[in-house]
Amino acid sequence: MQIDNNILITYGGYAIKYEKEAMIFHEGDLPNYYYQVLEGTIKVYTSNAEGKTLAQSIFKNGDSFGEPPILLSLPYPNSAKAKEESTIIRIAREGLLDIIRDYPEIAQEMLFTFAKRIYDKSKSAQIWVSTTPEEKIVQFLKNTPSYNQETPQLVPYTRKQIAEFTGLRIETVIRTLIKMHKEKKLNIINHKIYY
Amino acid sequence: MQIDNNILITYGGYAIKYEKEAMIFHEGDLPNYYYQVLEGTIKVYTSNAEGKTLAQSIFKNGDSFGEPPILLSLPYPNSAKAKEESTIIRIAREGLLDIIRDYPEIAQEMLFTFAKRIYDKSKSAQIWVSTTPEEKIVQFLKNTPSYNQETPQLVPYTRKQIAEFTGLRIETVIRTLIKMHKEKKLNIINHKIYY
DNA sequence: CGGTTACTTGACTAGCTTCAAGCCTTGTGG
DNA sequence: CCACAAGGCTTGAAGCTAGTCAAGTAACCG
Repeated sequence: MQIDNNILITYGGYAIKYEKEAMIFHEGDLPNYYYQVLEGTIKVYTSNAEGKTLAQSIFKNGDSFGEPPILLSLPYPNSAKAKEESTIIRIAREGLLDIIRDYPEIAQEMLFTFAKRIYDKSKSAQIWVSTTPEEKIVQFLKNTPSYNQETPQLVPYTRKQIAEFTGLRIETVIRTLIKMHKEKKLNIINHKIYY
Repeated sequence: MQIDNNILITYGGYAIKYEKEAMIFHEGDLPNYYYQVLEGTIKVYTSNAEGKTLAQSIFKNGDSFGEPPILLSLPYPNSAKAKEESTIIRIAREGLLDIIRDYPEIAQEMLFTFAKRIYDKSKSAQIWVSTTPEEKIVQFLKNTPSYNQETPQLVPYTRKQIAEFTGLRIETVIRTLIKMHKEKKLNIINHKIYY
């Protein structure tokens, strides 16, 4: 989902810079803005009382995030933070609704973006039916865009990130990856993972 | 999401009856139709190789389901089956796209339905960060519509269903509910659960 | 070069899953 | 109205294994 920056600015949008690790919104907050990444990396995640976190999505240049709560005017079900120094354009709810009203093609694009997001979340449910760590990791990797059997690819995630997406502990991820490497299900060269 | 039945029929939709336990589509199938429940109960779920299943959603009268794959023309990420004898209106992809084109208010309603569905899926991520069975069950119950602290409510799910939604084994659900009952966190009267 | 973050390894343990067996409840048909 | 079947619920015992804790090592960044 990407709304043209000029349209956003015309309807009252403006850019904001976030430092690395800065919070954009917290679980439970009431939403005020539509957000679109101009530059940087945003992580949306859920955390529980003990501080354990589960990564839900990563958003980069051009991606919008947090649209469902702003459209529905419901408290955020998750939190968002900048993973690196990032610039984000934000616009108030009214401005977003005006844009949707004035530009049917943007509303349509948003519909398809939402469809894709539901689709991806449904697919990642495979992670939660999986009983073994190996299966969870495989399911997670299958859902990454660069995954295909043709040529070996560098896995673009750290072990910690894999742990955050699959709900496993980092030690379990490490041990499982080593086991899979021994069983020749993937390759580890110089700490880097290839599939 | 609900499209007026007359509109569906005008654009080529028609009703189909499914017996109890009949499959509507399977994970991996290419989608051909938009489905809307006229009567009955449809379960959408994911299953893994060992036959363990994870319930993703229940759809009833008026609800549509399986829209993201049909819009995106991507293989179903999950399966759907009738939990009881059900009647469903279905319509081919072209008809659905025509309706979206001809009725902007339906496209708009679909946008908000999708937003709600993403929202609910994001919330249910709380189940997957939870480390203990009790926490998972509590998070699941919190996401049920009838949940509120005001008056005690009958939990409208069987233990087996709670297990299917939380990814726990039924024995674990039973033991956890009994423990919670002893700790007065909920009530069990005659096998029925109240919160 | 120093600090931070990621990665690794080993030992131990809690507690969920599994297996097995039986009880309870509900709906159906004769 | 009763008997039976099917599915849901319950319990106990045992085993596995992912999580936890601790103590490092290795890579990366400014």
